[in-house]
Amino acid sequence: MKRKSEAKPRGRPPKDSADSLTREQIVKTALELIDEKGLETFSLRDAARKLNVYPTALYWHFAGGRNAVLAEVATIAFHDVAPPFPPQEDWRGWLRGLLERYRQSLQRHPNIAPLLGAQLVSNSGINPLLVEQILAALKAAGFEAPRIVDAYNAVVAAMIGYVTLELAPMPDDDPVDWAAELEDRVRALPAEDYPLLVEHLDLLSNKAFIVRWQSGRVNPLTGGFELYVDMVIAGLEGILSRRKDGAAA
Amino acid sequence: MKRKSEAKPRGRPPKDSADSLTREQIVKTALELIDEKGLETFSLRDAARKLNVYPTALYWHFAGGRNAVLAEVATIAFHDVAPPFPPQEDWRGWLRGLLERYRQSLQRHPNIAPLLGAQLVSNSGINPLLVEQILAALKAAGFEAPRIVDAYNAVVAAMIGYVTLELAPMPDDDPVDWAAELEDRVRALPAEDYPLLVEHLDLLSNKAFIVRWQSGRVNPLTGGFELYVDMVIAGLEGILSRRKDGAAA
DNA sequence: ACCTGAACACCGTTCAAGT
DNA sequence: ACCTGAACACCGTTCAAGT
Repeated sequence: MKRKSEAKPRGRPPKDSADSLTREQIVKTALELIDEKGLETFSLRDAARKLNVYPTALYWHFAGGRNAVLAEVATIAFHDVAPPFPPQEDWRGWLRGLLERYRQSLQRHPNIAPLLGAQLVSNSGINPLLVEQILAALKAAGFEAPRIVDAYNAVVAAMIGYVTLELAPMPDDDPVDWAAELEDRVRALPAEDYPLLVEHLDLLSNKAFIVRWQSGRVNPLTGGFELYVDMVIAGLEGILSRRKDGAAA
Repeated sequence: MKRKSEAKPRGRPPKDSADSLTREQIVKTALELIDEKGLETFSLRDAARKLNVYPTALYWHFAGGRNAVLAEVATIAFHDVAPPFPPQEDWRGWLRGLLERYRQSLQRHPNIAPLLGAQLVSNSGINPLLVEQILAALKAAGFEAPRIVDAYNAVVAAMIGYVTLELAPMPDDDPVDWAAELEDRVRALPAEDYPLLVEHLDLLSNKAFIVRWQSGRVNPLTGGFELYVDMVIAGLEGILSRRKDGAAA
C-alpha cells in the first residue's frame, strides 16, 4: 500500500493509505507539532506536510485558516479541566481542585499556554459548562447577583494567570545565549542597590518570575503556585466575611 | 528639514534628513506600529519601511533580530510601573498601587500585553528594582526567608495575570464574524443545562472572561479587577494571620 | 465533496559588498 | 561603523481547476 517513492518532502506529497482527511486528524497533528516545536514555530504548511496533503487542502476543512485550527486545538486542552461535579460540599476544595487541574492540563501541553492566556480565539473553544460550574461554586460561597460577575472574572483570571506566566516560552531563536546573558546580568547586580534581591539570590535564581531564564515547562514554580492558590481562596473568604460583618467597602 | 520626496514605500527607501539610525528610534517606531496594528501583525520590514532603511539595517543595531527589538519594547511599558518609594507605611496600599499602575501602563499600550504575560523575552527588559521593591513590601508584610519567594511569585503572577487575560487580542483576520458567531452561540445556550449562566446572561455578556467577544482594550473589565486586587491583598493577609495564629498549614 | 496546483504578497535572517 | 542589495527559505491565503 505504502509507495514511498524517495523521501522528497519538498516536492509533491504522495497520497497515503488513509481514505480522506478529517478535522480531527488536522487538529491532532497540529497539537502534536505544537507540542514538539512550540506555538510560534507551528505552521499550517508543516501540518499539511505531515498529513501528506497540499497546504490549501486544510482550508476546505477549516475555512477560518490557521486561527480556526488553533481555536480547536485550544479546546482539546480543556477536555479534562471541566470539573466532575457540582460543588455541593465545599466551594473551597472545589476551587482549589479547579486551579490544580487547569495547571496539570496545561503542563501536558505547555506550548499551548499562550493561546489560552493571551489570545481571545481560545474563548470559542471553551466549554460553557466551566462557566456554569464556577458560577455555582461562587454562589455556594455566598456571592450574589451583580457582584458574582466580578468574583467570576477574578477567579478565571486567577485560574489562567499563574500558569500562563509560568509556562511562557523562551525566545525561540537563541535560547542558550539568551539564558546565559540574563543569568550573568542577574549575578552582577550590586548589593547596595538591590539588597534583598542579592540577599536571597540563591533562592530566587531561576526560581522566581523575572529572575529566571527557563520556562516553567522544564522548571516549574510549584511553591509559588501553592501559595497563590491559598491566596486566592483566603482572599475570597476575606471578601465574603467582610461583607457579612457589615464593614463598609 | 523633512524632504519627503514622493511616498514610494515599495521602491528604494530614500535617506532622510536624520543623520543616522539609533536603537531608540527603532524601538520607538516599533512600539508605534505595535500600538497601531498589533503584535502579531508587526514586522521588522514594516519598521524598516517607516524608518526609510533596508530591513537588514536593523540587524546592525539589534543583532538579536526581531526578538531583541521586542525585548526593548517591553522595557518601555515598564518605565512608569516602578513604584515611587520603598513601602514603609503600608504594604497593602503599596501593593494595591502596584497592581493598579501595572494595569494603567498596559492600558496605554494594550497590544504589548501578550509580550509581558506570555513570553519570557520580556524578562530581559524588566527593571530589577521592581523585584527589589516587591520583596521589600512582602518583608514588611511579614514574610520570611524561604517562603517569601513563593509569595513573590504569587504577587508577580497576580500583577500580570489579570491584565494579560483582559487585554488578550481578538483574532486578527475576521474579528467581526468571529464576534458575531460567538455571541450567537452564547445566546443560544439552553437554560436547562446552564441555569446560572442563562440567569445572569445580561450581566455576563461581553462583560466576563470566556463569555466575551471584545478585548479589554475596548471593553475593560474593571469591576472584576477591583475585586481581584482586594482578593490578592486579603489573601496575603489571610495567609499571614494563619501563620501567626499557629494553625498548621 | 474534497483536493491539487499555481500564484500572490508577504515574512525573518544571512551574507557579501559598498562607503 | 553603518548601511545597501541580493538572496534563501520560509509563511498564510486566494483562487481556479481537477476528479
